[in-house]
Amino acid sequence: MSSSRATSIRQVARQAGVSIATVSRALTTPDKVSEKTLKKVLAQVERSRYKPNLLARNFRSKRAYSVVVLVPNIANPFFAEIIRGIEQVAQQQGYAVLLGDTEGREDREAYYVGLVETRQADGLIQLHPRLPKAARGANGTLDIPLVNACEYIEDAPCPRVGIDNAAAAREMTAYLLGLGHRRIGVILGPDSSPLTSDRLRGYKHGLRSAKISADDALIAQGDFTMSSGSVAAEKLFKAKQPPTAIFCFNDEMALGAIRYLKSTGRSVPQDVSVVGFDDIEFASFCDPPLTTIEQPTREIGNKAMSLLFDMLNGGKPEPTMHTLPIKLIVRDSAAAPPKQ
Amino acid sequence: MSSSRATSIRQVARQAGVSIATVSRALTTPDKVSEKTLKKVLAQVERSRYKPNLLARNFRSKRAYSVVVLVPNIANPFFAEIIRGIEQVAQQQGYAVLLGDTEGREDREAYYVGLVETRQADGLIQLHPRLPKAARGANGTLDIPLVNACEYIEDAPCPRVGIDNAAAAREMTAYLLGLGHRRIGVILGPDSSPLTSDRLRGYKHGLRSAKISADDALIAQGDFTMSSGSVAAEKLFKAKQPPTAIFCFNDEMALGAIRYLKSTGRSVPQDVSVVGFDDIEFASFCDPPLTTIEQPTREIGNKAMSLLFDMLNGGKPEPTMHTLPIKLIVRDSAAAPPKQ
DNA sequence: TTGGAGTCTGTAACGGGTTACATCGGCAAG
DNA sequence: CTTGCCGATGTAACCCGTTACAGACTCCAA
Repeated sequence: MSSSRATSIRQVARQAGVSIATVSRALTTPDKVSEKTLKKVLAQVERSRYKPNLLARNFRSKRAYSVVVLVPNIANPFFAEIIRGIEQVAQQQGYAVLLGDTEGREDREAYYVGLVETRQADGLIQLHPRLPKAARGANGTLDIPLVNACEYIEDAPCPRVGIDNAAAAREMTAYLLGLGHRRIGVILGPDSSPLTSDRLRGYKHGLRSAKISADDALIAQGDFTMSSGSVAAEKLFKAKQPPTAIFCFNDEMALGAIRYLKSTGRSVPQDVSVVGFDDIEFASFCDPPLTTIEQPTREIGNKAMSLLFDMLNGGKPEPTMHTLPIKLIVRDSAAAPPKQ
Repeated sequence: MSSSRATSIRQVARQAGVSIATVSRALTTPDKVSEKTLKKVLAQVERSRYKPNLLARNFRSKRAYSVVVLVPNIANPFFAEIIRGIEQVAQQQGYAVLLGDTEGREDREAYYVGLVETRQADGLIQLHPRLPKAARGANGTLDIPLVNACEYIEDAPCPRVGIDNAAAAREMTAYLLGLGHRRIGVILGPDSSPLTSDRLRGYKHGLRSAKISADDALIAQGDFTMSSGSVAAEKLFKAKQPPTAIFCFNDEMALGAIRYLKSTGRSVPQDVSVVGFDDIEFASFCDPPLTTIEQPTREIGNKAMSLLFDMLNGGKPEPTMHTLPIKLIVRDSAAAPPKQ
C-alpha cells in the first residue's frame, strides 16, 4: 500500500556506487560481475529492499511470462486437476497462469484471446473443443501460440494433448461385455464435443467385436452435468427393453444416473451396472464407488504447458497429437447382469 | 506466432499521417480527437490490425491489471465457485485473475506474493486462513493490497469477507436438536483453521441453549477431506455412546462419514443423521442428498474482488468484516433419531 | 483588426528495466 | 616497453506506449 514510489534500479546503483547496468547484471547474470562488486550490489539491494519492477522487465523483453488457460468451468473438478498440472510446470518455468473461465460464453472467450493479442499473456491453453474465432488468422494458420488439451479441436493447426478416447471407450465396453452384459446403454456428452463421437465410436467398435449390433434406443444424450445424467437414464429406462448396464461418458452423469436408478428402487450394481469416465475424486466416494476410466489429468496439464513453453521458445506449432495412457478403474458400480 | 515484429503505434501514426499522440488519443480518449481524424486513425488501425501492446501501457501506468488469488486447492469445488465469483467482477473491471494454487506449500505462497511485490500483479485475494509471511511489512501493516475471503485471518489488517460461522453452526445445531437429537457429534476441520473454532463455538452455544452439556467424546478431528470424514466417523462410533447425528464442518467430510456409516450397515438418516457445511454441488446428488449450510460463494467472490478493487483505487484497507448471509438447506440426510 | 478562448494536433519527455557497444585496467607475451 | 587480449564496468539507446506542454488554427467579441 505504501504510496511512496518504489525504489528503482537507479537508486540502488547510486547508493551502491555502481552503474545501473551493473546492478541489472548482478541480478540477472551474476557471473558477469566480479565477486566484489556482486557482494556490494546485493548488499545494497537487500538494504533498500529493492524488488525489480517486472512490468518493466517484461515490457523490455516483450514477454508477459503468463499464459491463459481457457476452461468452460473451473468448478468442474476434472478441469481443475488439469489446471493444477498446468500450473505446476508453468511455475517451474517462471510463468503465471491466467484463469480464463468462459462459462461457455463466446464474448469471454474473445476477451481472453484478446489478452494474448495485446501481449498481456504469451499463449493460450484451451480445454474447450472449440477453436476461438479470434485465434484463427487470415490464412487459416494460428495467430497466437495455442495448445489444445483434453477436448481436441478438429484439424486445428496446433499441438494437442489428451487420451485415446475411442480406445478407452472400447476397453470399458469390453469390460462390461466381459461381465456378461449384452444390452449396454450409453449416455453421451453434448454433440459439440468431438470426444463424445470418439467415445461413441469406441463403444460401437467394442460391441461389434462381440458381434452385437448397436441399438439407437440404447443411446441417450447428456451434457456432462449430473442432472442430465438423471434425465438420460430415465429415458433409457422408460424404453421397452432397458439396458442392464449404462456407460456414461463422464462421472458426473454416472452419478446422476445412479441417483435416478436408486429413486426408482433399483440398486446398483445388482440390478443395473453403471460406469463413468474421468475418475474424479468423488467417484471413489459415492455409493457405490464408481467403476470408471482414469485420465492422467496431471500429466495432461503438465504436457500441455510443456508444449506451449516450447512453442513460446521458438518451437514450431506442429499439429501433432500427444496421447497419454488411461487406466480402467474397477470399483463396485458394475457387476454381472441379474439372471433372467 | 508471427515472428515479424508487431505493428506499433508509430507505424500506424505514420501510415495514417498523424502523430503518435493522436493515435494514442484516438484509442484511449476518442473525444479529444476531431471526428475526421478519428475516422482516419481508426480505419488505419483496422487496416493494419493494430493491437496496442498492453505490456507497454501497463508499464507506463504502473499497473498490471491483474490480481492473484491464493487458494489451497483449486480442485475443491467450494473454492472454485468463489474464484468464479472473483473472476466475474475482475473481468468487468478490466482485471485478469492469476491463479495461485499453493497446494498447501509455503514456498508457493511466497512465490505468488512475490508476483505482487514485483508488480506483475496489483493485489492478492487470499482464501487461506494464514497470512503469508511475505505480505506482512516491517511495522505490522500490510505490504501489499490484500483481501481475505472465507477463511479469515485473525487480526489481519485487511478487509475480510465471509459468513458468520458461529451463527451458522448454531442454526444447524438447533435444527438437529429440533429433530429430537440429544447426542450430536461434530467433525472438525483442521486446527489451523479459525473457522473451525468459530463453528465449534456455535455448536456449543447451540447445545447450551438447549441445556445440553458438550461432551468431548462427541468431537472428532478431520481435515476437510472425505477420507478424514470416514476416519473421524469411525472414531465417533467406536465410542461407548455414539451420537445419533453428526455435524460435519464441510460437505466432503459428511460424504466420507456417510460412506463409513453405510459400510457398517447403518443407514442415513434412519439410523444416524449426517449434515454438512458449504453446499457443494455434489451435496444434492449424493445418497442421501445432504442437509447442509449453503454459503453464498459467488457473492463472497464478487465482494472480495470489489473490495480489492477499491483498495487498488486508493481506498483505505480497513480491516472490516463483511458478513454475508447463509441458508440452511434441508434435504434428506437428517431426520428424527431412531426411537430407543 | 486584434485579443482571447477554445479545439485540435504535434513534439518530446518519461517510465524502469536490458543490453550493445565503448572504455578502462591488468596482465602476459613479444 | 609495447601490444593485445580479456574481464569488468559504464554510457546510452531502446522497448512502446502516455501525457504535459506548446503551437497552430478557428471563431467570435470588442
